[in-house]
Amino acid sequence: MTNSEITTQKEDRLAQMLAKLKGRDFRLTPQRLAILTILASSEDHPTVDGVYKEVRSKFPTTSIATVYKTIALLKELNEVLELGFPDGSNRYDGNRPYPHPHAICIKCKKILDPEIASVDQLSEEMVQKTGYVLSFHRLDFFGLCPDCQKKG
Amino acid sequence: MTNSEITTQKEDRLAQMLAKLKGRDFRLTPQRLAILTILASSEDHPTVDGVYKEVRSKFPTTSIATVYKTIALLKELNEVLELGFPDGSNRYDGNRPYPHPHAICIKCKKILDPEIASVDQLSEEMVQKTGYVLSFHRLDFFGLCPDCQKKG
DNA sequence: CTGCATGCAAATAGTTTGCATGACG
DNA sequence: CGTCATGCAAACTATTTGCATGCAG
Repeated sequence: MTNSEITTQKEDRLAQMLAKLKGRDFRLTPQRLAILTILASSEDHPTVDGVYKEVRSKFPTTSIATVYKTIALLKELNEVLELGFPDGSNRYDGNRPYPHPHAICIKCKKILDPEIASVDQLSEEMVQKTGYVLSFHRLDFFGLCPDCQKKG
Repeated sequence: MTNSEITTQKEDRLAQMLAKLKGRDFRLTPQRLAILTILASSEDHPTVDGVYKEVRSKFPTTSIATVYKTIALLKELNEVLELGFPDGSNRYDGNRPYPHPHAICIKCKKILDPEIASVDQLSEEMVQKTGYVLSFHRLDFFGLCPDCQKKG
């Protein structure tokens, strides 16, 4: 994937988010636009606080409540994927808002989004065995990333 | 699996937990034994508060801090599996403390532990693509259980 | 006996809520 | 212009911590 293709993809994500907002008659404030832009383009699965700090650099009066409310809205619209962790260090992916596998470094917290052969067969097996009607899933692998392996 | 086999399995889990404690020279207090027993035998992936309430019925002075500390200890010993959720409604499995798939009902919160063909091949593919050294994973499917499907 | 475990209360962190003010459509 | 969004502070929840006392080994 070239750089310009990545840029295009991010612009597409932002456009899609904006379309969802408009479709439901939600208002587009400068703060919202800033938050959407950050989430649509970030590669690093930011935390709420990370998004907050970044928005603040453009709109210094923004409150963290607005960040929470906007992210909650995007969650409802299925335009952001929430990665919750037991210790409350939740992170967000606005780039790929659909369920997909992650490789998470337990030391530096880096998160990768590798393309993996589908988990659809696993889903199918789950349905067979449980009778559940499935709507989404979570598939995360935890370990040490190459950098942290070197550094001990 | 018969009832007596299930009972045996739970006793085995408790025995294993006790062995791990003894191996590391941790003390066995009545409160700890009660908490271990609850976690080793519960089928329903209890919350901290659920464990707390149950211990209290036997030892009314038990504090919730003790429950937290004991669960933290069992986590370190890999004798309990923690299932964290974004809203902080964390749940614990002392029955099967190793990573395994779950089917989670988004309405009634029931959690099943179906036996599923291994995810080892997926793990292998992750290693190939990311270079991570993996130590554990999380695989959960969310949807409606059969009961909640009927009730609308 | 000696030190780890307990229990209480206070502290902390993340998130949510109420409400007056502001601004998008 | 009416309504929804914002910003602030207070409230809330889950969890952690400090410390005096208790009890397992």
